[in-house]
Amino acid sequence: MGVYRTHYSKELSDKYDGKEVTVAGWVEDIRNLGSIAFIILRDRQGTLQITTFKKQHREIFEKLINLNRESVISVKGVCKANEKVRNGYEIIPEELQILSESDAPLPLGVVDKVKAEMDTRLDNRFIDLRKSEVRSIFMIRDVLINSARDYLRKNGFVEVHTPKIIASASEGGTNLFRLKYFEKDAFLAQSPQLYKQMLMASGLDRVYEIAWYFRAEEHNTRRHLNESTAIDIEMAFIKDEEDVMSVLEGLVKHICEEIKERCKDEIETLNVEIKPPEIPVPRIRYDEALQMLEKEGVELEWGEDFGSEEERILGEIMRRKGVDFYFITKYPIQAKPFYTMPEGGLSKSFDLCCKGVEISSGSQRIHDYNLLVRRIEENGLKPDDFRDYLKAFKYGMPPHGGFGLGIERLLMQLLNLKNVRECILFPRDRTRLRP
RNA sequence: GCCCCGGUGGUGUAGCGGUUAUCAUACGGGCCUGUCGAGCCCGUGACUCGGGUUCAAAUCCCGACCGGGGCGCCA
Repeated sequence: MGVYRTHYSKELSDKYDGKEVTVAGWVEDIRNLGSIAFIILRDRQGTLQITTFKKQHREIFEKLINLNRESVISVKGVCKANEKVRNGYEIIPEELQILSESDAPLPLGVVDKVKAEMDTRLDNRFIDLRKSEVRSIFMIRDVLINSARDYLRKNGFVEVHTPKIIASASEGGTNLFRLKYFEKDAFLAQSPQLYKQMLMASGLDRVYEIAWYFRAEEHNTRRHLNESTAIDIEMAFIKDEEDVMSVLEGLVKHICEEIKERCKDEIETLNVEIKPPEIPVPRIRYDEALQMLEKEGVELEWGEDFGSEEERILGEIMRRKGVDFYFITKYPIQAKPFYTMPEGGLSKSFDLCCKGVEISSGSQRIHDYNLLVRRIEENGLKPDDFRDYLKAFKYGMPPHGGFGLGIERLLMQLLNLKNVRECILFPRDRTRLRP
């Protein structure tokens, strides 16, 4: 037998009727009726049926019906069109190679009639991923990331990679994972914020980074991970945060369009609708958002950031207007990090929300050295801790801004998934460190 | 950091002081030439751990371990 596979399941068509093909994959199910048996074989694209008769090929028949489910095999045989088969074709096997025998029972059923819990699924993620609805999420994730790259490159952004092992607690706010760096203490980066800003003093003008970030927060919710990925951008010579927002909305629109176009099967498998946002996506000023919430009976003191409940209600209000994506802009300066450009008591900032969940936040940044030092102090932080960062503001720093977009959050909201852990292959959360 | 909730066969569950510990699915065996959630018959298989209360604990109490979710914070 020369090759293990000449065709994937979905490639079978009438032109192969009566022809010899070789297929390979996992044995999803064996239905043995005594003298005839049906083997459902699964590959990356779907499933196909192998039909074998005891009288015709006794040896192959016996081998096939005695396999454990999820064994890996390669079968050479004749493809036959047959309308009794679900996808229209069956393979009559003439040669069988058992490439890997599976143990039984499975720790997690691939097509069992009982649903497994997330914990069991994650403990056996490699099996979980054999399910088409699970695999679809990661096929879409691939398109999401690559379409983001397309879009950003076409718009003059340069891909960069900044350190994930850093010397000091960068932004304040979240807790960082501490680690030993030879004789020094170090931390895992919570975001590329300070580095991508420093790069604005380099003349690269537009940079983006797709990378991992680490947050040592002890939360245990369906929206949080301790290790997650993000698309970050930073751009110089902007007139205000609107320039950044238009990149973000264009990016999200492009991502949605690409997914819609290139992931039709996966979208169908997941039974979701991908609606690319209309540009410009609505801008809701923080003050307006407060009023909208007040009408719904939610009282919030001016200056407070929205909690998850408020975000959810705003999402509900927008959904009634048929809007999935919307910006919340002009937050009070105290609700935003120190590098955010102030504007009166407000800030040149924005959050992008999707269906009631914040998926991205950004702003115009402060590029004036003295103002930046003052804002660091006002936030109770020590300018000396930021000396490497601050230095970049002393020798020619153009006006700039950017955003961070959480990949898992975006994917979760696009696909209406209930748990962010669905969107990452091997999640790290409050309690999970393996596999 | 705070607050709720839960741990029963491989998987998912019922039971909530005295049961032969329920059911499904999976697994093993048998029958079956058109299955596609195949069907039918038979079988194997479980109370997280430690202490306590009680004549009696899966069941009540305490602790540990493991897990789920919410808040805060954020992506």
